[in-house]
Amino acid sequence: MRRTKAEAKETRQQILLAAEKVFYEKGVAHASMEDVARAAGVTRGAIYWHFANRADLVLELYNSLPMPQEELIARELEAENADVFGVLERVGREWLELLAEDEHRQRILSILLRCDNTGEFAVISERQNDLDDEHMQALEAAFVKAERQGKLGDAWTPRSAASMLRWVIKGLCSEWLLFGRRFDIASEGKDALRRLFATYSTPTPST
Amino acid sequence: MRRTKAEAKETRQQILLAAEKVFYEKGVAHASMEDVARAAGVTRGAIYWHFANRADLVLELYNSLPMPQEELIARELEAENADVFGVLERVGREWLELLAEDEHRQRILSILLRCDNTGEFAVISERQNDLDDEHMQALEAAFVKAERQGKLGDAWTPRSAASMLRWVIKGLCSEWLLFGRRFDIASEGKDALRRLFATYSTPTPST
DNA sequence: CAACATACAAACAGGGCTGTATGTTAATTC
DNA sequence: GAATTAACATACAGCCCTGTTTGTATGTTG
Repeated sequence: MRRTKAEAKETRQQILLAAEKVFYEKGVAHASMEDVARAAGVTRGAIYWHFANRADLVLELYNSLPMPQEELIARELEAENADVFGVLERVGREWLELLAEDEHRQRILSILLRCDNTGEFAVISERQNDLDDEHMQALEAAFVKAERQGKLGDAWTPRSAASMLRWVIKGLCSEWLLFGRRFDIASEGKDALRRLFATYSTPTPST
Repeated sequence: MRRTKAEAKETRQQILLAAEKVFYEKGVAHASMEDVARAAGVTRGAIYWHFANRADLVLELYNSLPMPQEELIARELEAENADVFGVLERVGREWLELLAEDEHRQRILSILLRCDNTGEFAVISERQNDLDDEHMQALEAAFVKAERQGKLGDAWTPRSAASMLRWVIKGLCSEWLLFGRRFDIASEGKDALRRLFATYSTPTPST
């Protein structure tokens, strides 16, 4: 039964797709590996060949998501007089549009949002937190640059501005994903980002 | 071995305390009822007498949290020319201070944030979502009032303002709880709320 | 002070599910 | 083209844990 390398990659992909489907429908904790195997048209043997265990499978599910080109964005922000707010707002909008278009991303992020984060799954949360930390540092650096350019309202610090931006995006995504996607996240998000970035640049709050 | 009613209530409380401790340390999914029983100094029999199952135990843990007096707040907002922003900002601040002071609340909310939300635990999420919905409606109503008073900047809608407020508070709490409580949530929260409410009242974004 | 209900402890039943070890076949490799 | 090994299927070992049932002693009630 030995398959060719290409075929093996394909069954691996089938397993990932099946895991996405099954975990999304039944939840990571309540779906057995057998469930996933059946959905993928293989046996548990195949799964354990390609993945170490359930946590690893979920992690690879997460890793299967193509991430936005962060270096490209970083380079855009490097220019001395870059339009920081403009770039950040566009990047945020693009992220939301990416999520809105990609059902795999929606399902996988839903799975991650709903699943347990303790014990063997801690590695997954840690990975997410690491990425989060990186994003946060990059964001903060960007707002520092905006501050030096005199564009950041004096009510804000780079850190507070970065935090709020992330809270808004996270809140938007969580609400949308966990609540049955009952609104247009792309357009609502666009509005929210517009409002938020408008407040960043207001020179002094009129209070 | 029949205990008096008061004693029974006390063992119930002991079980809740033990569950809080054990679930917080090992995670809801990875702690057995036996673990909780041992920590409480009883047998599983006692737990199953007081609670239907694990999900019910977690739910009661959640219900054991005293919630802020919502009616009192609502009444405060009813006054024709109530200072909506002032009240909301204070309420938000008070909520964060309550969380900062109450370790039980911290642990229980951490447990809820980290635990699985599917299957038998869906009832818990639903309960949280129901409360969330109520809060959202109340918040939106409050911002509607502010809008009628002409106090809401014209970049905002009541809904968008309410959403952002909730995202900020949720983001703040999640980050603090899931990340080892590494900052002063009361003071950081106070600042964040101040900045946020300042932006609500800016008449027109200077863009 | 019966009679009944309560508050548990202790014993019971049983059940998928995980990880591994082994088997098998067909690609590769040399 | 023989040997090796990749890519699985199948079989195995093992287990902790959940929910329920039974037992029982003690409050509680009339």
